[in-house]
Amino acid sequence: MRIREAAEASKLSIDTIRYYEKSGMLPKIARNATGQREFSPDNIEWLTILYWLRKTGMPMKAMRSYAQMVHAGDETVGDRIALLRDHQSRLIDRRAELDRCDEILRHKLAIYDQWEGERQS
Amino acid sequence: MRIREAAEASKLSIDTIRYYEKSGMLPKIARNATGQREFSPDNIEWLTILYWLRKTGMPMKAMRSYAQMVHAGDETVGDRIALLRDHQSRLIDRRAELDRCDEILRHKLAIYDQWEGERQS
DNA sequence: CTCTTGACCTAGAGTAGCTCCAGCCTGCTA
DNA sequence: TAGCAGGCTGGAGCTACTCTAGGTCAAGAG
Repeated sequence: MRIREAAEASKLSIDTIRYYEKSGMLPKIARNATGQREFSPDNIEWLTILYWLRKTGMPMKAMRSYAQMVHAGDETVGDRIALLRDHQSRLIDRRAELDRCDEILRHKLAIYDQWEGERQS
Repeated sequence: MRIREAAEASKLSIDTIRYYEKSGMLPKIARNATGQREFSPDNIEWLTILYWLRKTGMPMKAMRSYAQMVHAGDETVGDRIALLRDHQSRLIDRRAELDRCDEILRHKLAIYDQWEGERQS
């Protein structure tokens, strides 16, 4: 699978995939005879995970550690679990932030709507 | 109220407040005799709103338009409502993303936990 | 009355995480 | 054999901060 398809499958952009490779967040990606990247199904799964971790705010630094742990082998599984659990708890915080913002927006909008109503009456 | 207190009250950092002022996202902030910023309660409210909008992903560009509309006066209220409603719907998307990520993490963790269990038995 | 401390100021450099672009190579199709 | 699509690299540009250097000012200590 070449980079365009990999991008579509993972939802990352082509540029971002190349950037992630440069930044050491991907395992070694195979190249064909003309130097083009060839992505395996495993590669795609990895890209997809990175897509969701970044999208929900995991810093690249953490993703890099995670990548290195996966590379290092089985004895890092405990740490990997810790890292993912940590991110999971971050998700809960983010959700609370969204709720808080929604509350503020509702409040603001209620005021504006009332204002609009008065202007038009 | 000076910048330190304003930062604490709004949860923005001191640097970010100065940066927002430079970038035209704040109304004119008063200065005292020695050139220090003096924040009014209204200023603090505005900073707090900006904090939540940014925290939940509104781009600076949109925040700048919003600031300009507030500055422009009452006839922009309709557009301001539209902008906030738009952001509100973005919040819903973000929540869906968090849920999707949580799902993926649960899946990954289930696999890892099982793996750990096997290694230890 | 000078000295230190601390809060503030500005301009500008540095950072994270992309995103875009120029210039080049390759393979397929007409 | 020319043109076009798709890939490659290195590097510039962008957003939204964050930090640093170098300076001002006010208040309290010695």
